[in-house]
Amino acid sequence: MASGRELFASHGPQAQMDEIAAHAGVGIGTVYRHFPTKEALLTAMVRDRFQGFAEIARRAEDIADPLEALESVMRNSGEAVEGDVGFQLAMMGSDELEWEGIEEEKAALAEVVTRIISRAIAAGVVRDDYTFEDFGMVMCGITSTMYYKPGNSDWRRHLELVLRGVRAPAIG
Amino acid sequence: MASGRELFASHGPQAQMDEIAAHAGVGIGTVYRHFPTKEALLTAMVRDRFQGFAEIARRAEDIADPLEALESVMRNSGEAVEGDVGFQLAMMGSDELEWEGIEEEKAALAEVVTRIISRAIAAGVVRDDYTFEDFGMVMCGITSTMYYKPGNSDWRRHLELVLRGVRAPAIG
DNA sequence: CACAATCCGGAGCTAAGATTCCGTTTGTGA
DNA sequence: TCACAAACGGAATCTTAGCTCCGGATTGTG
Repeated sequence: MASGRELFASHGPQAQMDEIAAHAGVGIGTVYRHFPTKEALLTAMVRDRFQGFAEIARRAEDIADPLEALESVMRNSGEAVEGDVGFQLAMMGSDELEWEGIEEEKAALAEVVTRIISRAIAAGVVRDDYTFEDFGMVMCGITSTMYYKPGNSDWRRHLELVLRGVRAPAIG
Repeated sequence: MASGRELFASHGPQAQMDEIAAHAGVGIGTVYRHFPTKEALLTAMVRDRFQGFAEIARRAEDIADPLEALESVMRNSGEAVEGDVGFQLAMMGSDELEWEGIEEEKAALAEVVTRIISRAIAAGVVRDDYTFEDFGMVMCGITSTMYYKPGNSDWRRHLELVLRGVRAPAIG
């Protein structure tokens, strides 16, 4: 139910099943007919967001400049994540939830991003030991800024700071 | 009750009152005689951690080299935070909890850290627009690495990445 | 040693929220 | 129009965890 997406976006996993049902304009029972359990629903939501990230990354591949491509992924992911708790949790991979059946989407994302990183390294514009794990870690950190201090946009500055640390020393 | 500290360290706020009581070797009632509510207990715990941070910062002030002093605060805070969910939450300032009566401790920390940052800026070793808010934001991000991917120490690399972004361009 | 006064322990109360279940409604074929 | 099946709604149930409260234990006093 795409309708529940919104609620997940605004309230995250503490959204209650009755709220979700009400928001979707259906009864609780109906929700449970689609998702056997709340966790299943959340997993579906997170899977959805991961596909969103992958889409963002894929679009960035069209950018010619290697550094700009990488920065674009990071910036646009940040934009997408802003104000969407669902995206935030997907990004941080909160262990509060037991994401299962997400591996596939995650792998797809990893593939695209790794390609973009490789290109940037080959062009000598980022430190040559930058990895997808670094990417995830750093994005997790930036996301946490939004998650724990909602409503301000300092995360852009955080990203800027981090990007300076990621670029190749020569660029400094 | 210093004894509850440990539990808070390992389980964070989801620690249950009965567990806490059992761990401290007392009854639930006794716990409630010291802290009227769970939140009060958590607040006390977080206040405690903040004092820990302040202590770390104060020690760093003795370091002569301005850059090393700042990096020391960040690194040592990271070390302290590692493996202590209580510290982690204090650092991230999770809005899951309503920290009140922490302002004082926070202000004390801010004062010391700001002093250290000013010194580093004056020495020209970090970007001249670096602020205490940046410090908090960045540490929050690094902490999230520990919190959401417990058990690995990639956070050190995260810190390294960020530090490179924080240092003055000339140092790059 | 008897008697308060105080402190302690933990069973049980209550609220919140996930999940189940069944009577009702809606849709389809004859 | 009627019989039957599939989908729905939401009240009732179950579970978890914070919190209250009273009987019993402990400590202090004359």
